[in-house]
Amino acid sequence: MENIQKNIGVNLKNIRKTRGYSLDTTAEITGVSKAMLGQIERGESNPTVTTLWKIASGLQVSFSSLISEKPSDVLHVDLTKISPIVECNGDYRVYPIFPFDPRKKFELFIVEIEPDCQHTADKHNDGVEEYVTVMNGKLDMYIGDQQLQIQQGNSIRFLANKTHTYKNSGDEVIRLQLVMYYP
Amino acid sequence: MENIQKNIGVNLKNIRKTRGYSLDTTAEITGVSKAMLGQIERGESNPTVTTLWKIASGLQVSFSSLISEKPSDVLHVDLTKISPIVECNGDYRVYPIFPFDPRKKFELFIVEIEPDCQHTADKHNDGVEEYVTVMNGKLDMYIGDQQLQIQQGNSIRFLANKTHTYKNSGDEVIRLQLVMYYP
DNA sequence: AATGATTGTTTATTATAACGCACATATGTA
DNA sequence: TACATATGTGCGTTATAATAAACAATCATT
Repeated sequence: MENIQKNIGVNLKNIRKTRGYSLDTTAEITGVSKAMLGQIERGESNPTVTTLWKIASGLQVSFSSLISEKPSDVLHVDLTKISPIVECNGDYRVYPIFPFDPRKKFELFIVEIEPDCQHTADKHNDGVEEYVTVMNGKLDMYIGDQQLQIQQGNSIRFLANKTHTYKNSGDEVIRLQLVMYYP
Repeated sequence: MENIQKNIGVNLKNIRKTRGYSLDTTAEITGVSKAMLGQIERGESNPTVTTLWKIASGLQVSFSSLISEKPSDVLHVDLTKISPIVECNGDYRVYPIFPFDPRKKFELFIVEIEPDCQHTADKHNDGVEEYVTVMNGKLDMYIGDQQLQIQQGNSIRFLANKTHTYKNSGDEVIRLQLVMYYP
């Protein structure tokens, strides 16, 4: 979906026309000048969020009704297309698979840890949970004062309100799935 | 959801922080200056749609991830709160119950027709269908060259690509439900 | 401490979104 | 025909979004 301006324009015009509103009445309802409304419909303007908000609010439609983003039912994510967040000189790589979405309450990562690499994460807010599943390798973890080892194929869930360390003591790369949950 | 600017700010900062990006790198990825990004995060700016688009696109998140509109699972609509589209000197009133949404392919109205009132609608585009259910009164309709009468409780579906007329020949107000479908 | 690198903020300038008003073009009314 | 009302568009002005560059604050390493 390229060129939102054009998109918003046709959407707005559709909504307005199907209701039989004129630019004048629409301007009155929304509090946006009719000149601006006309320009937006023609794709000649680049509205700000507050303007869009006034329009959506006045017309009693949702924001995305104006944006019209296609809610692709199925989303295929290619790991090689994702640029990871790297630490540990590139030996600790975090791939955001399904990034943070405020509507959802979680996000999903794939993490790769090279041998002899160790990463310590600061404690997160109370209630934040991590769900870790080790897919390849053997993972050493230090959570608060606990120490434990997760074998390949096993999983762990823990409250992340304390500093926690991921460590690869083996000789092969560790790949793990990480689900982060925010309350 | 009041004050979108603030909302967008915290959303953007959340996404950026959870990925460990700095303003600089975010600016590089999105093509939006880091000064602007900072102001948006602090709610001090009122971004345009293209700016939001660049951010969403660069960060590979959906538009509504930034907007964060909570998709209220259940929506209660109060008819008395809806200002109708009136014609026929106020004797023909159309209440948009679930207004046009490009993602959906239909919209829903309640229509009230006072006695002795008649309304003729222009033909719509090919493929557009109307679903009419009469809830109160007795409705006379003229669709193309057809003429018919719909009793209380009955329904009708027709292709709206020809002019069609709604008429109240009785002595009580007609209330009907109208579903408009766009192909 | 001193240096350097990286972070986010502030400032000055440019580009343009938004407004109000005037204009033009219908569409109907006496 | 002339008049009236309502439609959408164009124009000049003002407010402000967006940028680039300078600045300040934080942290790391020597």
